[in-house]
Amino acid sequence: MDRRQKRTRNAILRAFSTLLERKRYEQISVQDIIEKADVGRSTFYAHFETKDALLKTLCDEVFEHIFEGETCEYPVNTGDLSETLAHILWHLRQRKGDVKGLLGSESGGLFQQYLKENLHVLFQRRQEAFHANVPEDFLLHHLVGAFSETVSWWVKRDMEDEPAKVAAYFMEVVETHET
Amino acid sequence: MDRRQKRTRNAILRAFSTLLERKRYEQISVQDIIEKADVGRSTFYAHFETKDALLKTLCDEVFEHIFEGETCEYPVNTGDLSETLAHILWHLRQRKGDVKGLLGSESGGLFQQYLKENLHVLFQRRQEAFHANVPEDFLLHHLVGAFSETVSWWVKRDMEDEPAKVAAYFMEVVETHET
DNA sequence: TTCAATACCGAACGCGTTGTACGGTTTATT
DNA sequence: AATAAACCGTACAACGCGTTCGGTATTGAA
Repeated sequence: MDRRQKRTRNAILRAFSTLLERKRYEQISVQDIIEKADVGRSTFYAHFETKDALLKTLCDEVFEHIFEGETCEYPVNTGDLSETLAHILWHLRQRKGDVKGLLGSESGGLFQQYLKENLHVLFQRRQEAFHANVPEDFLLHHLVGAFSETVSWWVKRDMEDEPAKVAAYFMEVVETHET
Repeated sequence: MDRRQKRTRNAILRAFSTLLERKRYEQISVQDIIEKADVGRSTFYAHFETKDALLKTLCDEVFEHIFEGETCEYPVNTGDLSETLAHILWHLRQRKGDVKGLLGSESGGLFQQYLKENLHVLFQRRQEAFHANVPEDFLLHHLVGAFSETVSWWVKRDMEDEPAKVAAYFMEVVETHET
């Protein structure tokens, strides 16, 4: 791939990420991005079909390292759900700048949607660990939603608390009782 | 108040509500609304400062009858939380058209935000009913978020299930154990 | 080094949306 | 009947998105 392409693509992503630390997604115009990235307008659109596509790309980039978890020090499939969740939180904090801008955005919808999609498959695998007298899809929806809410609570508190502790809070409040 | 004002104001609200049954909030333009309501553009802005103000007005109208609950058959302050929640769900179903368009909207954010604000005070009063080894504000945030998610799950299923049953699901999954 | 390919530039444009301005018309109220 | 106000609708300014296109600069390969 052309060296220029990488350079430009990266400049755009970084500019977007930087802007995200101060402004919410909706408040950021393409103009803002290309000015920050020092890139021509048409060039932007040569790289990303639309502004939302750029957002999706950034989200993918963030989640890629989190949910694949191949190239990271944390053991993912220990079977310990709490640890896995702490791991996810830890990764999110690495990207604090992005995550805050994305989640805080008035339509934090897109980011949250992607987050939930990923959480969905995670909890689907672990669902047997929970028992409750409710429909399966309700339970799954609840777990996903509850963790997503946990993240947003944490972000609102500037991600100060330790991931492990936050994960523990979640487990505490979500643990179901046998019937 | 002038009869015309009520007429116009109502026409706008109803047009908005009707459009909301088919389109998401962001997809509805002021043009759509005034055409449906048969109202001049400037008239629209004479009644509502902005499009978002219209949304807020509709939300307020929806929530007013739900959380005040003075003029309704259901007893609200029985102390039975489950029944109170079922009552809320019942009211939401009355406004199914609005709620679906509002909640489904890509940035269902605004509606959800208003919903959460109201739930916040509700759960704040009942918080003693729950015990968990977590910070108070985390628990509160969790309860509010979980019920909001319950609503969105329900809406996704077209609000078929009975309110009482949905409320029971929520209680089942949220009930905490003493420590 | 040469040269063709291609990435980049940036201005101009079309389109849609929001919210404002304003002069003229209709309706309510007294 | 007359005054006040609500309404009409067109035109307008401002902004954002995404496209087009002719020209420039860089790259990678021959």
